[in-house]
Amino acid sequence: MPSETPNLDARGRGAADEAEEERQEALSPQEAKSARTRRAICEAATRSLVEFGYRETSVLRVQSMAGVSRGALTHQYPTKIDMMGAVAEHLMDAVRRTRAPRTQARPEPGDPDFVAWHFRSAWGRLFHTAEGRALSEIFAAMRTDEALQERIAPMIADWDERIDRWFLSRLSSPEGDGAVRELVRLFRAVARGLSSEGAADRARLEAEHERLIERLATLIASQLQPRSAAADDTPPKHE
Amino acid sequence: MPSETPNLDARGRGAADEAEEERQEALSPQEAKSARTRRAICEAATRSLVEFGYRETSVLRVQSMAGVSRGALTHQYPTKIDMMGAVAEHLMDAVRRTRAPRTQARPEPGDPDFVAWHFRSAWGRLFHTAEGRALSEIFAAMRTDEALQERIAPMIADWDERIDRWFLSRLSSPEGDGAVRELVRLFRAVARGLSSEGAADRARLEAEHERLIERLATLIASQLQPRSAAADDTPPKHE
DNA sequence: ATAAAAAAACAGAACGATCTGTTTGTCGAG
DNA sequence: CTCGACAAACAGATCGTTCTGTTTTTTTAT
Repeated sequence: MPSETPNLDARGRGAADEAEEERQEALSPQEAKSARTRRAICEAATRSLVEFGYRETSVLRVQSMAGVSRGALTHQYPTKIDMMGAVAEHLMDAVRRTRAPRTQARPEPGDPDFVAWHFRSAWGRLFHTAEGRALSEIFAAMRTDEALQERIAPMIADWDERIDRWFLSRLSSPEGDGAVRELVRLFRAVARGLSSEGAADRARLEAEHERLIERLATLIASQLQPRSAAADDTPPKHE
Repeated sequence: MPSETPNLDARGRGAADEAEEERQEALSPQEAKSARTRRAICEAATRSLVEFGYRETSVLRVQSMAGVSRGALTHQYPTKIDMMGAVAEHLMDAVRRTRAPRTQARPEPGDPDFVAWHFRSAWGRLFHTAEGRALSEIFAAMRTDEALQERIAPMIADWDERIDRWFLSRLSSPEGDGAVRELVRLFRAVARGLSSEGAADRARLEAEHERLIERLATLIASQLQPRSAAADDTPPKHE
């Protein structure tokens, strides 16, 4: 049932539950109620993950933050792993549907900032958000939680592959696609590394992260170029 | 002192406990026993951190892995934070005294590989070791554990500053020392990000990390130069 | 169409395990 | 005799999970 969504917009079953809750077309009262409960749980879990991390995110805490009963939670998600799997799906779905902020318009392929912009943008949309941070938290927890790893490793792999393809569809390297993937992989390592940082002075940390991402973006930009400098007028159909 | 390790042995009290354990000169039997117990605890905690992560490293587990009793542990370290603080000191001390492997000799400042070598070397000695991984684990736990943060934040800051200075004493940038620090900071973010990664195929992951570090090292190398180059004739007044 | 049966959604108590921290007792060295 | 080092039992809380009811919705039989 939790089939990995094959392509960008064609959403597979499982991750689309929360989406349907808005368009109430043809939703039985039971399904609507279930969807509402699941949504409350996933959103509460997201907040808990960001604030307290994976290990301190207990089912009790999620239950209380979501305002649902013990029975409701265990009915929807019998085990904690089940819940976390659903939360991960919820997060990826949420991140996927977020639009880029209008603050910085996408530059043209001729723009010298074209390459760096993509990494700045990915940082802002995929990592420097509550959902992105929660996702990084789950990702990090995989290292020492075998059951969790077994549950969501395929999802993460698919997610990363999707990000890779997003970059690959826009950027290229003289060294070939392997180099692009490696640089994107490096970018992800940085982003997830920064996500796990904590300090007393939060504002200062954020500013520092901004500078570091900028530095990394320009560094990587020196290695990449827009893909097919001739036929790039066709905007790749991402979402 | 041909120090190939981030040097500065001016160590404060507390981190020197384990060192004295070797030179048993002028150590009372009781103190020796205490030192032995503390050492066993710290080493067991290191193993637990690498294998199970910070949150799954309970005092109970450490006690059992170290082969000491509950009383012995609580006598040496009344609280878990106390223990973790001592473990962090122990780890930094252990990393500091590890020598670079003979596999790759340090290149001369004229060598084109001079800059990249430093980052490769730092990865191998500071991060890609059991001690380095354990340290990264504690570092990551700081984000959501306020008490831990209060305890070891100064130590981490000092540790990072020490690493910064190690690089600064050898490398320079036309943009100034701030740029060097930023690149080193970037390197640390990557290293710690990779440390928190887990996968089923561990060997494959290690090889991938090796490639990523190599890629990052060469990337950064394009931005830096040996400290005593023509552009900057500040004498290498290091040690 | 409507009553009975089944299933889903939920509520809440309880369980065994584990966690951190405290307290009391033992014992050998100084 | 005193005290540091250890041993072990214990306390209080929380963890994830299981279990037993209750209400609401859907299905089915007549």
